[in-house]
Amino acid sequence: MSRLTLPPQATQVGLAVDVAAFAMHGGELRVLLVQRGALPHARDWALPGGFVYPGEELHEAALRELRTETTVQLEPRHLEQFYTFGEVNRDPRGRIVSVAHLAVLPHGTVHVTAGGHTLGAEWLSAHQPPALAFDHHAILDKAIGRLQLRLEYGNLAMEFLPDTFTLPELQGVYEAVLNRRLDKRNFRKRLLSQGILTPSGERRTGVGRPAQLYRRAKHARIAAL
Amino acid sequence: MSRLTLPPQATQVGLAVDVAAFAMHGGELRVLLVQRGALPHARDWALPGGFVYPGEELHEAALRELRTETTVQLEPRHLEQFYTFGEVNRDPRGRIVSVAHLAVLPHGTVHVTAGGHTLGAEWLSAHQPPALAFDHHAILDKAIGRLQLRLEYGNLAMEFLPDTFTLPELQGVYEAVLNRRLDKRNFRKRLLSQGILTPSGERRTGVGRPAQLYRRAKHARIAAL
DNA sequence: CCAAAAGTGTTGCACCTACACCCATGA
DNA sequence: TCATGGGTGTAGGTGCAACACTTTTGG
Repeated sequence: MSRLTLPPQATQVGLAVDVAAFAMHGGELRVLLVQRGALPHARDWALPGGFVYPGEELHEAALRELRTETTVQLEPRHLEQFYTFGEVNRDPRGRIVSVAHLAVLPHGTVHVTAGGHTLGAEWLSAHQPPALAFDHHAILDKAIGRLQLRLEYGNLAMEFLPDTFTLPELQGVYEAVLNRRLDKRNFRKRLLSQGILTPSGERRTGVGRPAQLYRRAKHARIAAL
Repeated sequence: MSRLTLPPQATQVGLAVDVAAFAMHGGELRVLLVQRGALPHARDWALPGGFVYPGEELHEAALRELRTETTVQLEPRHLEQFYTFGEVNRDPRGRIVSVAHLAVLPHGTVHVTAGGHTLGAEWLSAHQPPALAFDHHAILDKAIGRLQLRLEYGNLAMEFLPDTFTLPELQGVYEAVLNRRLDKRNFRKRLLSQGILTPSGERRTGVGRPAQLYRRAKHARIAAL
């Protein structure tokens, strides 16, 4: 295939990724936010993100930002591009187009510390976030919408939990993401009838009757769209 | 808000849009394709698309490409960004990121002629397209998937038809987009029970019993996602 | 034995599928 | 009157929502 050059009318823009990374903490859906260390919007909260390197794929950039802007060690269990924000004036520095990604991290990834050039990184409430820089509020909104879609039509909820988990824990994920209460009996019937859970041993909690532990069945894939 | 400049690490890439524009023709779902007039992929079929102008919004660029690469006069009834294709080597000219859009044009927009720098423009079968340039096959696939989603969970089908239409015509749209036959009685029950159709006068066709005409009800909006 | 959380069934309703015949019109 | 396409109803199955009590464990 011939090597050609970009035609003159090709608009050059800054290409960035932003990542809305979700995890459960304290029975609540949290999103990973960083406190910006540089202008514009210094000291404001923002989604982790930044410019894509030359020769770097979009999803690689998303992973890199997640690992350098914060100190998240674990791999995301799910990473998905969901929308591209390209409004002309969304960034005061010039035309910057951001391909927004949705990530889900398993339980146990709640310890983050500042990395890279950010002042801090924290898991904050996804449903009541603080004020955010740029158009990150719109990005977060759309990310939550996509996440809810993937819960109801995919099997994304298990990615929030460790390898083995109980049904009440799984229900807790659903309730936190959907932001409403669910009926215990109906929830169990629905999940168990899907055949995507395999029982293992028992588990004793501090208090109350012990719950059955499950792991995800061998099949059980996440819906495409 | 302070005016700042792009930081040095900002990768500059070519920003493009591609449009998968659909319409009904000959009882079949068609997609608008252009025959490229320039390298790379000269003479190959491709989705209409091109570079975004500086200061131009993404959806404006999509509309402009639709109107200059081809001679489509009517406004699309629906225009929606659905995915961004940014693989490093998707275009031999360099790093070009394309924000792909889905458009639906009403009946009556089937006359297209070449415009701009293309050799030709035609409505071709969306389900059996010819070989396409670049990664446009993947773009078309994803566009059809999104279109099917919008049919089943939104009310997008009416946008393919003139202001007034019959139920058999509407069913034809569903069948063409979903690429399978539907039961006439079940289809009517479902659509009429949604209350998104308003009857108007009768209509006589050349042959057979005349069909009732409908128009879209005042409410009846398209689902977000 | 008490507190706490896990676990369990039934019923009504809404929706979907499968399926075959009559009706209105123009030629 | 015939060919053509429009229009209609029922019955079975499936999935979802509502709803309250019993079981198992640790303290």
